[in-house]
Amino acid sequence: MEALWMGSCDWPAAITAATISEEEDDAAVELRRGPWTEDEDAVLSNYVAAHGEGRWNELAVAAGLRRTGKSCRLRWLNYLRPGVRRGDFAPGEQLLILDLHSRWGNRWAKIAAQLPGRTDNEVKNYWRTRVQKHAKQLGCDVGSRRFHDVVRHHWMPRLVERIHADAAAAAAVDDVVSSHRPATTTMASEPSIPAGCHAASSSSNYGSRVVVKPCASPEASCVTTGPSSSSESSHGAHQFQTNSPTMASTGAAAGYWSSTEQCHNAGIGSGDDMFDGSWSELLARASYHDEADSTGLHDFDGLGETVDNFWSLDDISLQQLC
DNA sequence: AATCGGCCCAACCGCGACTGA
DNA sequence: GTCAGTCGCGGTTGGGCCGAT
Repeated sequence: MEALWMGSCDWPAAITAATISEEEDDAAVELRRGPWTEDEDAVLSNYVAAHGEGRWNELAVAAGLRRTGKSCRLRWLNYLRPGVRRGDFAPGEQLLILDLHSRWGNRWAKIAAQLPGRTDNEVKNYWRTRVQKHAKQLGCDVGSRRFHDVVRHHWMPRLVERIHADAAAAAAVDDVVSSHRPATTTMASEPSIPAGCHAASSSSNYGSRVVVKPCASPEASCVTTGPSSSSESSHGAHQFQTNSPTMASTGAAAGYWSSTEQCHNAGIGSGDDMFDGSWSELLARASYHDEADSTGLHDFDGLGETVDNFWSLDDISLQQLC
């Protein structure tokens, strides 16, 4: 990021020459705090567009914003930056968050890096408001074994189920559409999908353009989808990007399954993972009927919550499975 | 209609890491 | 090696929104 900024640096001499500490900045002008106005957003956006990111303290002064550099950086990264996606997390994104948090803990920036367009702040807020809420409803801690079991045996399978259902519905719609489309057009519009990404291939039937690109973090190789080459699958991670928000998340999850399976087959990435079962196993559980009963996790008596109450999330339909 | 309480999210704060002088 | 400046991350909070009473 810094390198990018340095490349397009065009600061006024007076600003670049000066060393502006945060303390001096505070003393020089009364800094604004609280919500950003549209005017401030426009000033910041225009300035970053013209001069690039980085050197936030200097940027704040040079742009005439009465904000700290920190505030400018936060506003840009979490709100104004192109590509930032907002709104509810799709099932695929939720699935990724649940699993990545089990691997990495509260490494929000690292987790967010695997979710294109999402910020660490959004992921963090999702965890605190949604996930922790359910732990609270169960009367247990998010770090407890019980909650881990609930996530693993109930929540995640339901998310997988939901993703499958969405993909199937979309494929059905596409079948109708494609039946009215010349064959040559169909072939020309098919995106290139790695051989291992079977689920992503079905997702491509949405008609959205799905692009697979190398992921920067090798550590994420078991989280994002890998290429068909087994030699690359354990080192060169990939992630889906798409021009459709819905597809971005669904595609990410779809790739996730196949790659995790690949990683599992290679014996990688299951060491300290609480979801230490294979994803093929988890996928199998997604279509179970009696699995929950066998775990005993339906027995929430005494918690003041019925099963239906707990799984009343729109995207987790217990009725659908039991 | 008014009030209350919980939820959610944007923004702030504190701290550690990094970098350059 | 030290120190100041800056950045980035994770934790926390203030306030708006909305449903319940």
